[in-house]
Amino acid sequence: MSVFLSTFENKVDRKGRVSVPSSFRNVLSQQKSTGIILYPSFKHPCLEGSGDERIQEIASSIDAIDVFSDEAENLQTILADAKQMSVDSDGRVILPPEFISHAGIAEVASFVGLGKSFQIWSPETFAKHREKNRLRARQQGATLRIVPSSSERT
Amino acid sequence: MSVFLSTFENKVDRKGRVSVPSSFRNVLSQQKSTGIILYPSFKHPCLEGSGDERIQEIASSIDAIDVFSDEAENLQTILADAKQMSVDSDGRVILPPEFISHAGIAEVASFVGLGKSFQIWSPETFAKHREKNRLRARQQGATLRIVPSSSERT
DNA sequence: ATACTCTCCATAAAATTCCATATTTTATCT
DNA sequence: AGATAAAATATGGAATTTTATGGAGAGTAT
Repeated sequence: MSVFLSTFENKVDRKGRVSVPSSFRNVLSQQKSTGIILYPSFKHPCLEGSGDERIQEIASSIDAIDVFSDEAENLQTILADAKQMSVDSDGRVILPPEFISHAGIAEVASFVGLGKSFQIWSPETFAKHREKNRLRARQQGATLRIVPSSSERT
Repeated sequence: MSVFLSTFENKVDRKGRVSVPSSFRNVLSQQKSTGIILYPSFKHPCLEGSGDERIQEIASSIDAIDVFSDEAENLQTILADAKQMSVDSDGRVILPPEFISHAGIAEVASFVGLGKSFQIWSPETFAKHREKNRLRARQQGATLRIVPSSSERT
């Protein structure tokens, strides 16, 4: 499996440790570097996470837009706030205190798979966010158009 | 046979296990990866299923649009709710509890072939849905194209 | 030393694999 | 064609493995 998928709730212990879902670890282990990178979302009260490869792409994308634009500077804050985390031998990461407070996480953290990346939320906050999104997705149904890959057609 | 066709009712045991109809397994076994993905339908109280290549397409589709747009979030909702399931050596999948309750499934699950994808329903719920669809099809006549039948069987 | 981080171990829960059997479908023989 | 054998499918339960999670100890830097 090669994409981050589904949602998992794991406990955060006193030391800020939390297990990365095993299916996420599998995705990460298929990449060149198995590290995981986290940064606070500027759009939502949650953390964005991905493997190294994704960060490379983001960096390149930022480079592609006007270097001195506000937009570029906004996006550059992603890189500035990002942290490389290590996954310990038991498959856990440590969430830094400032990340925990940004996401309003207490006892439990929700890992949400988004394909090439994932997010980490407080379960309660995510539940509201999810409801809002599902409602909108239903209303905007037409926007759920799948781009067929070259191998297959709809 | 290369498309999901017809409807099958199979029993769900205490652990949420249910046999995937063998003709569906045949379709899956022709794909590169034989896994299946399931996610709750936006529109109906049922589960959407397909081969796991489809999830790659969705992930790529997201990448093709602005990563922080509403549209991307709509699509990401699918990924966040989707689960990759493996078909065990006896040809069964496990329906996770939250999926079972979304579809209102109890003892029996109906696998409904839709060509490139399929759905899983509670038989009773599906019967009503089917009736409603038939009625509407009769009223709107021309809008319904029937999939050629009887060319293939299990 | 003290606080902090990282590694290692123990255990409970959950997921996965394996085995057994009943039922159905398909093939074979006369 | 009918009967019977063989194969495939569906389904229940048990055994094994993996994962999640709490805590103890070893090493570092302040």
